[in-house]
Amino acid sequence: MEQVAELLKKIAPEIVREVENRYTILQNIYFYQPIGRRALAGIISWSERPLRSEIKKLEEQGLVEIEQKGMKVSVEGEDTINRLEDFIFYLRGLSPVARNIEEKFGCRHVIIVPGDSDKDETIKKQLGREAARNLLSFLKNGDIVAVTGGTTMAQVPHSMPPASGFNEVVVVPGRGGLGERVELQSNSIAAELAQKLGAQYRLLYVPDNLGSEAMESIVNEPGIKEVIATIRQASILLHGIGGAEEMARRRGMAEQQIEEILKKGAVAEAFGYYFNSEGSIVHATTSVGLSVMDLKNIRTVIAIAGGASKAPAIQAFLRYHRPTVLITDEGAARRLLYIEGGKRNDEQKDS
Amino acid sequence: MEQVAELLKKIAPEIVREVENRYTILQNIYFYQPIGRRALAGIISWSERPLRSEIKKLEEQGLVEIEQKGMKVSVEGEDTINRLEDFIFYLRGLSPVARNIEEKFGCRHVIIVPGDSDKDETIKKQLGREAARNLLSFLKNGDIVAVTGGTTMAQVPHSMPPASGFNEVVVVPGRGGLGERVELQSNSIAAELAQKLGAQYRLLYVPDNLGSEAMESIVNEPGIKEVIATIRQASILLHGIGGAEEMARRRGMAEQQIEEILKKGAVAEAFGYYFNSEGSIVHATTSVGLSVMDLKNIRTVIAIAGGASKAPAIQAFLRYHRPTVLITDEGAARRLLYIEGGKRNDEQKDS
DNA sequence: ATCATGCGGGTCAAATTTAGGCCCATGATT
DNA sequence: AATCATGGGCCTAAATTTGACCCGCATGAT
Repeated sequence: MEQVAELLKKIAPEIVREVENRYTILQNIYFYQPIGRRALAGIISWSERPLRSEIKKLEEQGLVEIEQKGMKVSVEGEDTINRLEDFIFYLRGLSPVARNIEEKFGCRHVIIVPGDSDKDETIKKQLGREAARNLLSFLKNGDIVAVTGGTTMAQVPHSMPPASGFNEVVVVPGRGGLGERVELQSNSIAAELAQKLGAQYRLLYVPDNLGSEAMESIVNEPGIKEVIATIRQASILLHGIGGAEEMARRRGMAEQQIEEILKKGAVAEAFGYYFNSEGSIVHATTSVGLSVMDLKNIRTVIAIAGGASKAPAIQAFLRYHRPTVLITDEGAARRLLYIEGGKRNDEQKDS
Repeated sequence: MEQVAELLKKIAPEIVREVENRYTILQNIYFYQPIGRRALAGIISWSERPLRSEIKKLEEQGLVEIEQKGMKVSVEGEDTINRLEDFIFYLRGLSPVARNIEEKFGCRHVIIVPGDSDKDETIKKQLGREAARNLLSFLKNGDIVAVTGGTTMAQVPHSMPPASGFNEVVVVPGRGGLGERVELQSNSIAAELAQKLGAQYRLLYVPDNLGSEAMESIVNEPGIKEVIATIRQASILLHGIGGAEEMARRRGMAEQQIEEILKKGAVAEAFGYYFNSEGSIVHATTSVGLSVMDLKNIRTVIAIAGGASKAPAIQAFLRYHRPTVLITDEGAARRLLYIEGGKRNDEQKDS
């Protein structure tokens, strides 16, 4: 497949753009369906007329269905999206990018989704889908799965196909809830995921940043204690890598303190710990549940993060710990290599 | 690769034409190089201006080099042609066509080159190249290779890469020379091929259609006798399938007799025998060298024929004998299935 | 039930791209 | 020395694409 992609780039480079365009259109219709022409044009920043022409072709191919209430992707189109994703991976030359990251960070497996979450909302769904796929491939009955929160992680259960045979699996949040929107909290995600998997779940409602006395008393509650014990035994971790500032703000950290830890060079956060770009811990907050120290005891760690802006956080996290799988997107991957090597700079602006 | 082709046809069907066009252009430049714009436009029946635009793109991709004396294909372009051929095979859906022929005629291996020899001279070169490849893959030292004549067969030695280690191989013509242009005679082809392979060769200069007394006396000449004995021991046969009328005419058969055998339904000829479309012998001429009766004793038979017009001859031959490999082109293959099954009619006119 | 919104589709002129056709200087071949 | 085919330039016409509308109509909210 990679060779075919290279061949096409040589013989007809224009079609590469064409195929990518149609992929983006199809993907966005799928994400927002049913959606109208004008709305879609706004989302992907096209003008209406050309978009219309492209969609007409897609409709003629039976990939898109047009109704009064809007356009949607046909079942054939859905299948085409999936197959296209793999192909575009090679078309954009992401294969060498993935290998590069694997080498530089000693990662076993790097998965890159074409696109950039910062620019295209639908990419997060792709990341979630990849995460779901990977989780399924690693999951065995009896496993304890810990998940973290965030917008990307929230996509994972949505993309998880209903499964069965995982009655003995337990899904837990990695830590206590954050003060964020409920649907992005690890608790919600854990519950949703467990439901999709037909698995059990335990939730942990403990606010972060408690005083040590209050923390101690809550942690010693029998129910809470049991959940925490379960979390500590997690064998699979689905971890959404978070940026330092973003996470600090989400947790309601004082503006002054945020400034302080940023001055210390914090770029990434994980389980209440803040890391600088070297992967060293520069700040720690009180927290219950998993700790970064537990990472090395977890059999399978699936790290997820997308968007060029997340690259520094990814870099920091990878330097601290080598996950089993890194799932990211093109924007983050290219930026990551850029800030890491400085050498292989092949960023591309428009997509 | 086949799946990628199907995918591309779905998402961007226009690219099929585009890729095929550029392939044809590249192939024809390669065949006639160095050649000018206008001449090339005449050959492939394009108007000059669009051809110019396409070639400009090919040049920008570094596939074509333009000099004062004409255009030629770069080394990279040459490589691209080869890789494109395989890809276009799937792009045109020739994979199922080949399988179909294999099934219907019980052929072990069918190779189809995209294009139609009737319309495009360069296709014969492709056929020759495939024949050369196949011959090499079957050839072992000690083999006796018999070849027949014709325009397609004449391309085989030209496309044969210089080889060595075949000192013990002997190349012979399948039969005595025909009264045709010397470079298309089996004798010439056998000699050229032997030279390319670094092999030995024996030639046989005996006119066809001799009276029986004359024939007998010539055949008993010691030198001739030895060559004929060698031919009879051939282990590999490269056979260009011939149409009945064409071959009869090439041999200088009387116009009246030609009409007669055609009335008997003759559509194909091989080694002096004429077959109807059922594969039955309807006429036989005196001839020295191989006979159709010897076919079954030959280990490897590579049959070659291209062009939609050859389809009836191919059909007749395949019904008489199942060659090890059939090498043909798209035009012949599709027509063959059309006249055979009547069902799977997916002919296409323009290419 | 009514209304407003967003939908697909139609239309038409402007802008851009592509095609046609010709000439020209040049370098190779005869 | 002369002829020929070559690539490149150029300009006009044609075709296509783009931009900017408007319209009737379902649908969902009021």
